Amino acid sequence: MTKINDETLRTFVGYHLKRSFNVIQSDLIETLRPFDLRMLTYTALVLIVDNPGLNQSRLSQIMDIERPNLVVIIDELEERELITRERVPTDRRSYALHPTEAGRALYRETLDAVTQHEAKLLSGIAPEQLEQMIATLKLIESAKKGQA
Amino acid sequence: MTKINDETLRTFVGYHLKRSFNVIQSDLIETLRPFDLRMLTYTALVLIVDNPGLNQSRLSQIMDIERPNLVVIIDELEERELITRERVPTDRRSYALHPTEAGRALYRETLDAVTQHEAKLLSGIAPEQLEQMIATLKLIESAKKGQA
DNA sequence: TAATATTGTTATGCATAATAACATAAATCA
DNA sequence: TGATTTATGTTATTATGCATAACAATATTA
Repeated sequence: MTKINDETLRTFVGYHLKRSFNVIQSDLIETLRPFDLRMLTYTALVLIVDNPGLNQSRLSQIMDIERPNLVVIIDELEERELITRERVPTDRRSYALHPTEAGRALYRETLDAVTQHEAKLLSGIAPEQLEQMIATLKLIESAKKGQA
Repeated sequence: MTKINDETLRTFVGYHLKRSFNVIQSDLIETLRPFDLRMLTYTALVLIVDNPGLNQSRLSQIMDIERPNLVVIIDELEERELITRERVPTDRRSYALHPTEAGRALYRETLDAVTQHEAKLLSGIAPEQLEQMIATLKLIESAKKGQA
């Protein structure tokens, strides 16, 4: 079993980001499976619980996805009666998204599970080291359109 | 334009990883577009140039994708005459993957472009800070099956 | 009022990723 | 040796993530 050389790719920050994200993502998918939630439906649920009344346009912006892609996600959450779409009287184009009581309950359950799974996965890494990494990740995140 | 609260998601390392990776990935896609390469075809090309003679099974392992998904990638690289599939005499099930001269030339061109684009994107971040982040990312990457 | 912009939606396509099933070939084992 | 098991590459299929074009309904603006 010859060892593969990926030193060239290792010079790219993006390569490290992708590989480490894959690890966390796999863990997250497994964590969410018992709740029958995908990554994006989970993300949407959390944001709706934390920002009741927001509309799909705003939600797609914060989630960094296109509005058409959000529609099916919202459809699914609504069909499962985890959220509601309510017409906004002052702007009849948009829907205000609100969690149902079931949605809030699932939010609490999954938040616990996801928090614990990630903590376990990262238990070998010092919290200060993770904090420092997050600070750097925030810089990358804001590096898109801003600067020269 | 109300500000959205994503503090709950911000408690997850994975959320930060995904958002920052999105930024780098968008940049990479744009960088590779002129060369008519996607992320995965690019990754495969680099690994084949750096590891001439490896087979698809090994390549799919290092790339963390399933073998069936690699087939189309290799097909594309072969059709564009950037690599060759050669029967291995000692194991007639597998193919040894080798870059062509055109493949090596494209490798050099794209390596330059990708390196420069990433450097520019991350130019606002101190190199030591990036190094430290990469060290942490490596820990996450190896956190999958190994430990308790 | 007329032109323009926004919201949600449908349809469509591409890229990434996982699984099942298979033919061919190699390795194991009994 | 022959029978069983395993490995490699492949086809087919599906799910998921993500982007764009086009549109109806509604709001905004000029």
